[in-house]
Amino acid sequence: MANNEDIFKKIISHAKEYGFVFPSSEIYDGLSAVYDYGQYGVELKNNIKNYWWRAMVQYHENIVGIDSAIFMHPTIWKASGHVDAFSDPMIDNKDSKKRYRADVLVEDYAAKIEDKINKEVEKAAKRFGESFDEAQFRATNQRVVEYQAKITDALARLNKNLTDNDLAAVKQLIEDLEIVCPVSGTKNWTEVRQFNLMFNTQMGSLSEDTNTIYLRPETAQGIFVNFLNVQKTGRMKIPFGIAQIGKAFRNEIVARQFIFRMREFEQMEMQFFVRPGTELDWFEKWKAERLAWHHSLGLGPENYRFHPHDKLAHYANAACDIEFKFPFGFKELEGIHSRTDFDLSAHQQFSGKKLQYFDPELNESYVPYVIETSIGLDRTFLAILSSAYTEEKLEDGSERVVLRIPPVLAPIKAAILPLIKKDGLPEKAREIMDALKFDYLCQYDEKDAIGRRYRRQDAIGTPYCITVDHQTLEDNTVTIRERDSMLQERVSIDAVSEIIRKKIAVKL
RNA sequence: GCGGAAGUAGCUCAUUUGGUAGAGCGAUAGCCUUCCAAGCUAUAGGUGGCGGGUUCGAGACCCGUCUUCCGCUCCA
Repeated sequence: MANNEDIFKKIISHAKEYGFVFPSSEIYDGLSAVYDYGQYGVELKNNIKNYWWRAMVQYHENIVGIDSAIFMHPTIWKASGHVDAFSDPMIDNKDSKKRYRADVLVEDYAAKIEDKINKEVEKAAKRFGESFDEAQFRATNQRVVEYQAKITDALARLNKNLTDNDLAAVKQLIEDLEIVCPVSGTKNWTEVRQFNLMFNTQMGSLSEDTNTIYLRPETAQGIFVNFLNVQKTGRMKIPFGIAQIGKAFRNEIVARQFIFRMREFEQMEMQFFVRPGTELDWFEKWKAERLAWHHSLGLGPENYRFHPHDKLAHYANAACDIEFKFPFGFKELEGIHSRTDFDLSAHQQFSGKKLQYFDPELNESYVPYVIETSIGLDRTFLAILSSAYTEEKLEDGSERVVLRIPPVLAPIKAAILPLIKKDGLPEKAREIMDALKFDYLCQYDEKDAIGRRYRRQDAIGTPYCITVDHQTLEDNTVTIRERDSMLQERVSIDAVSEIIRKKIAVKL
């Protein structure tokens, strides 16, 4: 375990040293849980996006993409349930140092009293035998009525306080109910504080005239609110999908593990609209298809597994994660959810617009059901980076660090290297560079010994090194060195472009 | 937010009880070299996280503060 932690640290510092990922605002001491992508990081990231986009949009005739704005009408987040689900009143017990959701404490209190009522009912039922009338007992037994009143009163106050957003009153309620910390047993509570998991900002430059706007915590809603636009203008027929890649923002309470959990992150999502009743079939189909996509990257199938959700989110009737074996263990990489018609129905209700599809086969209209595939771009980046990072001991006893990034995703596809910096070799190498740079991203390097330059390219995951030597000047051939095997092959300059192009092609 | 650890050059680290900051690697320029790190020369790079205190003198001691890392709380 300590070893894995060690490797993870090395990966993080390698990512920084070689221009993949920098801590945000570093010269100002950093900004917690925010990272910037450097010159190679942005290439890798773009390549991942492109690989996903092609697999989803280009290879499926019935999936199209959009790019919706990050700012959206605030009511969207009420409809989606995020305004409620993302703002929790929290309270800490000063003695046990434990943190609780204030509303849950009150609800637990109510549940305890509910237990007492049930015990009273059970006792009475035993006492009265067959003639027991439970409803009458509940309505008339003095103790039960008192208990019930306490519950009703507590929950009513809680509800009112939360609606009014009156946190002081919530604390007062907890004190009035004499709720104690389950761990320390004391009533030594802090103030109730609101934890807003959504970021917000103001739209409208006049301060008295502003609206609170949320930074989206997921990209999906931008797809749902454009469902009709895309379906009608694209003449889409169910089943069909809408894909989107974009930033999302979550005010995580703690954010750790490098780019695995960031406050600002990027998702690659696809919402697939299906006929009600068929959603679980499509759920299974997309699970299989998405897993196949991951496997196609060649990081090793043993590094992936499904993790079915026991506890479903408020919008789902089935959910499953694809987990990847990161250096810190198996963690979620992609989520596949059967979101039912929750979102479209909610938006239909809140907007007053009919969000339905007329199905000519059934000759009826319905709100489509939705299967969502949502993959974390930054997590995919980390999965690739951490599985690519390799420290090797070579036969001659030397060591090298190599990033075995799948060639299709590698930031730099080829390096063009004159063997030595004289005898006209640099000029020849430049010619090749100038021709190849229109095909894919290349790098020219003439500084230092050839071996050192190979290692530099290994460290950033460049799959191919093209070396110009004296023989090149005689017969127009160069050597191509393959990163992982370090083997070289001599080929004609004219053939180089096509050889490498084939090796970096998308294959699914 | 709580507890623990740490902040010295781009990176890894040194600086023996307080005496005006150093190495290796890396970088840059050049030399040498016809194929896999560690050949030669030169150069650049640090207000020692920040602020205050003790002292003739603080990177070292004290206090505060910020940031990062590890653990806990949360994760729709």
